Amino acid sequence: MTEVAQIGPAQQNRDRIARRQQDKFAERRAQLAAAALQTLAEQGYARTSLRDIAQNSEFSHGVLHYYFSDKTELITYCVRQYKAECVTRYDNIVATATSAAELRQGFGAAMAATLVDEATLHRLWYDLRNQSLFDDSYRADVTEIDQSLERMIWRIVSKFAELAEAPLAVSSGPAYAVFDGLFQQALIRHLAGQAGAARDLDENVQRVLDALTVRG
Amino acid sequence: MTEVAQIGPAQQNRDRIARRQQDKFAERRAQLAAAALQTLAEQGYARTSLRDIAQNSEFSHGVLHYYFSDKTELITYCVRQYKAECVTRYDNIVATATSAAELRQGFGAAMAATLVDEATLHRLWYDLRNQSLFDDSYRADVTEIDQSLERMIWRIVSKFAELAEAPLAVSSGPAYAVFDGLFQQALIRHLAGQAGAARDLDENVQRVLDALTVRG
DNA sequence: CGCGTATCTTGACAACTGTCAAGACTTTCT
DNA sequence: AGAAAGTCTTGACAGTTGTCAAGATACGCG
Repeated sequence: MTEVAQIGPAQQNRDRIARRQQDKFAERRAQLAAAALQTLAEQGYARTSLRDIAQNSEFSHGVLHYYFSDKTELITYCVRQYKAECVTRYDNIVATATSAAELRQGFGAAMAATLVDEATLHRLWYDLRNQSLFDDSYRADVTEIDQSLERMIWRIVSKFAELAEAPLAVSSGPAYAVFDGLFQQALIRHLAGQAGAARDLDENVQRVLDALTVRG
Repeated sequence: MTEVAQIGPAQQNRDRIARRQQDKFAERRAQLAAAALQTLAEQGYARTSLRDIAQNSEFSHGVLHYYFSDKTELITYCVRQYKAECVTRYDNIVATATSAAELRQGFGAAMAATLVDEATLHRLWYDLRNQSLFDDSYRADVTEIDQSLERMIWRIVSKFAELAEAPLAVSSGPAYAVFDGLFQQALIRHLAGQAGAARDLDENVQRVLDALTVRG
């Protein structure tokens, strides 16, 4: 049985304050996680300490253990925050495209733009995804993000096949794997300073998307 | 001017011994590097210390600095040793295949076999390749290996197109990226305990190889 | 105001890291 | 056999790491 109807104004007030404090708590967690994400993206998982992260925020290193029980919990929270920023970007391409060619071009351009705009963040993503192959702590969250990325790619690819009225040669899993491979290789070259990496990625993504739809 | 003709038996003897010692030195380096590779493949770059590596060999931790000046030099040497083991495997498939279908099946089977037989070693490879995106020390060696892998894949793919008498939709770089992506995704699933990962990889590799050749 | 709670800093801890030097042991040469 | 060079172990060092506790500071309440 609930006691919602029984609480008085004092209790309500206390709850309101508790909620405000919870919000502030959550807000600071997000703030610290943002500093952590930035530091991790710059230095990589292996070389980032909690003191490094705190130095990239406006707080001292002790505060991290006030908001996160553990280094693992902090990084897990970061990984989740990354997902929130990352996945939602591509869906409007699917929503607005009216032809296969338009969708194909939009997809290529979006991949190339992501490569340039968020190179270090994706470098971190691949770092953490690899880390999860050694350390069980991150595996669940990483897998969840990877699956949501797979679904995102699949929405694009299947929509493209629908617009092109051509069946696909592969299913969701390998489709994601293929474009992820293209992006990762482009990221390596882009970070190595290769000038045309984004342009090449754009072109290659469009070519492979075409190739994955069965013609004839 | 050389003095080859001038050296006497004593000098020759000294040289022979020096060479024998060099060989022993190189042999022990390889032995220690093997222990390092095993340890790194098990624990990952971030969690592997020199003492861990020494404990996986029959020596104490101090000897590592007798054979390697640096942790960086040790790992660089490991990366090179990995390359020697890895790249040469696929070429006999290209050499022996007489039809496109045979080559396609051989390629898929070889990828699947590699996935099962050397899962942890390739997990390490991806770890180190990512590390090179943060740490310049490894970049040159990693890039060299990546390029030699790309050439290896290209020998297979271009030979397939030749046998199938069909032009390819992509060039060397994206071809490697695509199959590398397929392998990496399969590796994640295989290491997560997913039973059919190798079989799926075999099938997907063959499908994508077909899709990359222009039909009609 | 004064009290209690929430937040944050400081300093410390034990463990671990890469590195190195001193010396013991082994092998090789004379 | 004795000397010399090569090989390996041990123990130590300075620095870093995650973690935590004690206390300082800020804040909201009666």
